[in-house]
Amino acid sequence: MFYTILDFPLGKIFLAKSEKGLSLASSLKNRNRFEEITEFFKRKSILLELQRKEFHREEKLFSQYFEGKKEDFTSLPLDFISGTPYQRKVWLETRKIPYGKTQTYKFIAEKLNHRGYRSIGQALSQNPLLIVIPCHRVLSSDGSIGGFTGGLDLKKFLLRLEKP
DNA sequence: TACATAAGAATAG
DNA sequence: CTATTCTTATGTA
Repeated sequence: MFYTILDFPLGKIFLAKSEKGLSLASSLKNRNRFEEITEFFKRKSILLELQRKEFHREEKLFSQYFEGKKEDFTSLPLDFISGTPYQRKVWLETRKIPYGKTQTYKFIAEKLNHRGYRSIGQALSQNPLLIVIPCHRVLSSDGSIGGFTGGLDLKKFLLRLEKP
């Protein structure tokens, strides 16, 4: 498993990928976040190796995205290393939301034939792929911003970035 | 409109 | 089983 760290307007972002695809994209909001991530891989007996040149494609995508360009991450290969089947379904469904559009937790819940609105939030809170899985495009049904584990300022920033 | 509460699905411990 | 979660619907003022 390779990893690298990218700079972006609100801080740094941790990327990890295997041979199959991208596994983790997480904001390094605080110092302990890096420790948490390395500890997570350690518990899974996955070795991490700093290897920047493996991330040419991702680096380009992210930098262009943060320049305000309409980037499509749906073609990027992924490799889930965590999450239950239900959570992965939620993530894949969230991933279908196009650039600049928003959906509601309710919509996704009904899409999966469930009434468990909160379980959608619970699943998204476990989202390992920031931006690639656009959890920031999911709002509350009344249009309010909802919550965001990675910090509400980050969610607002991403939404403003996509709204021309 | 603004809170308080209940209901609800799934997960971690 | 209990607590928790990036929710929603209903009741009350």
